[in-house]
Amino acid sequence: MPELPEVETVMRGLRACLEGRVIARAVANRPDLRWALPEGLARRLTGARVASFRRRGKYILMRLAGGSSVLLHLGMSGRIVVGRLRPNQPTLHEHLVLETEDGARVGLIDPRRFGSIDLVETAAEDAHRLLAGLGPEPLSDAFTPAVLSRALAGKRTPIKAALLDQGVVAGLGNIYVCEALFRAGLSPRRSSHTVPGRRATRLVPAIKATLTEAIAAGGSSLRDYVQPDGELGYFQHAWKVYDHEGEPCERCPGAPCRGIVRIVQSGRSTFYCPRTQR
DNA sequence: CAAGAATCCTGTCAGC
DNA sequence: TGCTGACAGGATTCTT
Repeated sequence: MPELPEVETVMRGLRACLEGRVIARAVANRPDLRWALPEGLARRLTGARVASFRRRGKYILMRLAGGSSVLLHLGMSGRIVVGRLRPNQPTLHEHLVLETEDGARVGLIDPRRFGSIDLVETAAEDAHRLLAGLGPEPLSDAFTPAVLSRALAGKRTPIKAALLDQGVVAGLGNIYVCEALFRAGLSPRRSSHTVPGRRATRLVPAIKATLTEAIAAGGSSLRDYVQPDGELGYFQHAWKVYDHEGEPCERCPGAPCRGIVRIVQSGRSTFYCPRTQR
């Protein structure tokens, strides 16, 4: 589920409850998620002080005082829950639990186990094999129309597929690609090589605005990013095209608009308005 | 070499 | 109600 805005919101929630704290207890409930967990993960976390957090694409990095960092990806179904579990609250699929000295409890739940956890030297974070190939951060100044244009030049794949490629830009997923293309008025079917130039100049601000608004929705609707049930990072979305097949598009009220359609591109659902997205 | 398909898992939901 | 199949927001690995 989580794309950049959700990962950002989860990271802020983790920061609120873990930064500066000492992990008194760590329990790994299975030896692997997508891949084997690092050797001795729970042991290495126990007693460590959490120094800081950062996000890179859809990855969360939790830096420990000793010079190593935990690299976390939530995959498709990863969630973080904080606080004491209610007596009947199921702990099924809770693969990792952290408890701090001051009583906070953080659990990682991931039924599908597409998520991953690794340890990496803090000084070499960006050289990790999972981070080395990532494209620019979409919300940074490094992500410009010129940079995107260069990444798309010569590509024959549909722009939808190119934006899902984490090497082109890091952090977009199926939902926010659909939303950003709608905002930019670009068809998801358009060949990538036709985007550089004027269209990239529209697309980059559309991506930034889409992500920024989603993050703001996450931060503003929660107190310290924690919901009553203890889950971090999920919030009411206001998607304009994603999962709105057959509904009228807000860009063409009263117009001869067939509404939002769903197509399949490289096996994934795409939603768009064929009249306003060209 | 680039692009699309298959794949890893489990949960949910529509349809019969 | 219960079963079955399709599908799900990711990203690597395999195949064409």
